[in-house]
Amino acid sequence: MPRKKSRPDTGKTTEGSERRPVSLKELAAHLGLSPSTLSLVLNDSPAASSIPQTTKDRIFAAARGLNYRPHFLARSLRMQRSHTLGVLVPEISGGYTAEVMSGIEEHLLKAGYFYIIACHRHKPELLDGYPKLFVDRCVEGMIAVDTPCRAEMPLPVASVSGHDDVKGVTNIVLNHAMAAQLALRHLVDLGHRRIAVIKGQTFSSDTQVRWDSIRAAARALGVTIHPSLVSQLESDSPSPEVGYLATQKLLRSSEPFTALFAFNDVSAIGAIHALQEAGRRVPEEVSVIGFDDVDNAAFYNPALTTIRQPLRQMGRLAAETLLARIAQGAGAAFPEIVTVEPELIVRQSTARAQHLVAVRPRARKRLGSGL
Amino acid sequence: MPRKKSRPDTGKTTEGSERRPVSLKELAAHLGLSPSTLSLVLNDSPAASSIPQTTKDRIFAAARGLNYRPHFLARSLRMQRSHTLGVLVPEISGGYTAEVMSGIEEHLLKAGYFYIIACHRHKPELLDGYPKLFVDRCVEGMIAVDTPCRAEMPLPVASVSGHDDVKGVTNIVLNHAMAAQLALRHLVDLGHRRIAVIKGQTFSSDTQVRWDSIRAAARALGVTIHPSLVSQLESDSPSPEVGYLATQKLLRSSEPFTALFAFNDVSAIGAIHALQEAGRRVPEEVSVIGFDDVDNAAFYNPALTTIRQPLRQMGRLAAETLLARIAQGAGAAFPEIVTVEPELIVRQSTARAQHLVAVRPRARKRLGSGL
DNA sequence: CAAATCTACTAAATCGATTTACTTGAGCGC
DNA sequence: GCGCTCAAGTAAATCGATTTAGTAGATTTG
Repeated sequence: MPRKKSRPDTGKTTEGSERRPVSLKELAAHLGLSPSTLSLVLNDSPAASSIPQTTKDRIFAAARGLNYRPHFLARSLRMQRSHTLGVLVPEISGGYTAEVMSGIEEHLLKAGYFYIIACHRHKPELLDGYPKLFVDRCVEGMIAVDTPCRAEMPLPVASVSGHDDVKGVTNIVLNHAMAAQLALRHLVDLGHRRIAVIKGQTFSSDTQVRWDSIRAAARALGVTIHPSLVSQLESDSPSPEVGYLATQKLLRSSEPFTALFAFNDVSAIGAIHALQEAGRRVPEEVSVIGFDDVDNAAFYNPALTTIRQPLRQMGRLAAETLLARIAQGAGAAFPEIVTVEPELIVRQSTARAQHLVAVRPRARKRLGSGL
Repeated sequence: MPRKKSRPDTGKTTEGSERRPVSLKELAAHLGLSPSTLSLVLNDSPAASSIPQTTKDRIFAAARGLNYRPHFLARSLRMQRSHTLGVLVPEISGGYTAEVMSGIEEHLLKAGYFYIIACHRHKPELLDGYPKLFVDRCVEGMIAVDTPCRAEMPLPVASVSGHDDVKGVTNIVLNHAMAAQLALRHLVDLGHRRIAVIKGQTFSSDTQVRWDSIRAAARALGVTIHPSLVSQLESDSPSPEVGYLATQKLLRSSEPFTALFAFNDVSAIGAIHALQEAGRRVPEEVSVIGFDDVDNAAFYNPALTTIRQPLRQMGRLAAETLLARIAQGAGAAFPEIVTVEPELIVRQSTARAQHLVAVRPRARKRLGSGL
């Protein structure tokens, strides 16, 4: 492509933004000054203190007039700062991730940062490879969303819903103990004692903590969770079908239950499907409680009772702490854990237990026998 | 921060990947060759043809051994290629966008490209500003998703569901005529004649085309759409509530209807809510058909009949055509429109019309009188 | 044997900024 | 009038690559 060295310097074309950008050198030539001077002035460097205001004004005016835009790559190379983060997620679609990303972007772009994104889809080679690609791309930090961080990274990392204890990683986590308590207490208050649980997929980073918290909360409330009332999400799919299948498994067991605590809203929706298909009305016969409070949980039919995770806020916090860490430099101390609080959202998928009498165990006395 | 010029050259640390990356110059020094030679060899340049294979092997071995990674910013600056695209979307959350992005990323990362993302949230200043920021960031092209492109850009643009006729933009669009036909014919085949329509928000780029297509299809089928059976999504929110409100408006009109064609699945869900709340059963009394076929449309209650847009494919096509255009250079011809086909997905939210007799107009004779 | 051709490289310019270390001339004190 | 400081800038190095134009020595060719 032929580049014209000089083009008619009309100062005003019909389209103001049409012409290709002016370089600092060209701008300097235009002004009869050196690039150094312009750089000092335009960046308001202390070394520009001796430049008289009139010259500064000339420079600013010319920069504005010729629409000078500093070349991002050149500047980044020189400053060794890309103003870019890498965000690693399992999958973009499916509510959860998108919500977190939304919080991330809200904060980042305000601060003049962009981010590049990669989905690992739980494939080990991508889980390893993308962080390296990010480093190769000169990102200044990485945010991992619902993604295991095993290897230590040469740059600051924030992990949303990460529970690995790796050096250099700030974990943004929900208060899971509280979440489990809120959910179970809600069910117990409604009279439920035979509570089924759907655990998350093994690859989901919250699965283990959540399950531990549920067991702890159950113990504290004097409820036993029968082993055959525990199911688990198996396949990797953003569809409610996974929860549907897990619930069918529960239904095949002979063990009766009046309430179901699903790993997330999507699987709760699948669960309700399975229950209704099996002729069990929700919430009249079985209460179902979800997790996350995704966008349309409120509009599902029945509207989902759920534990809200402040996903957007978690994304924002990840972005905030990461930028703060970057601004402070590698040496400084930083929080290893940032905790956010869950909220119980009561809607229509949970109701008072019906067959309380038949089921009620001598609750407070048989602690932890089931598990 | 103090920079050490030389660090202990141990050659092997405990962790192979711990040390900071080696530059080409360092690698060259290590080998007793010049950076030029290494560059030619490593990039397999034709100019390296005279370098004997033994030397090449030495170079490759050293690069591998010292874990040489070319500096992204330096290379990009020199080559004037950032291998980065910009993606502009209204909002990240809410199914539609995430699905498209998923298709984009699938293709892009395979091709060695990354993308940065920005959400304009329909704010005019961001709609103007972000494309400029993208250019400042040296992206090689831009993908706009469900976003108006009014201004001509100095780089290739692909627009998913864009309908603006702007120079340099490839529009990836659904065959809307077909989509409207599929939906209306389905309803008409079920015996529906009094069909309500919920139009999209004015800012949504599909709103106008879709509405035009619906009117055309209705005319072709000999159905009139009564003006008071047309409602419109108003506020900017990813929640089904918007459709809920639009439907309430329809219900307040005295005009009866037995079917409702919603602008998208999310609003269809809100619509069903409003209908049920008003005591009208879906699909027994009112059939509802959505649009998009988002992830959990199948699992809604009742499962949504809808028109599927191949969103992921549209994202992939946008990425593909854009990369092809970039590879060809600015001069080459490129497709201005790429069309994809919709698909009717029949589920449980539509059913045969009940009160056919009272309603049937002398269909084929009163063409277009209503609108 | 001189010229031409190869082989195996390298020097230096370039991409577009930033930044440190000068320079040059003027004013000022003594 | 000598040295000093200050004002107003500039030259040159640098970031880490890529790429064009050479170069020095060996080998072939006429």
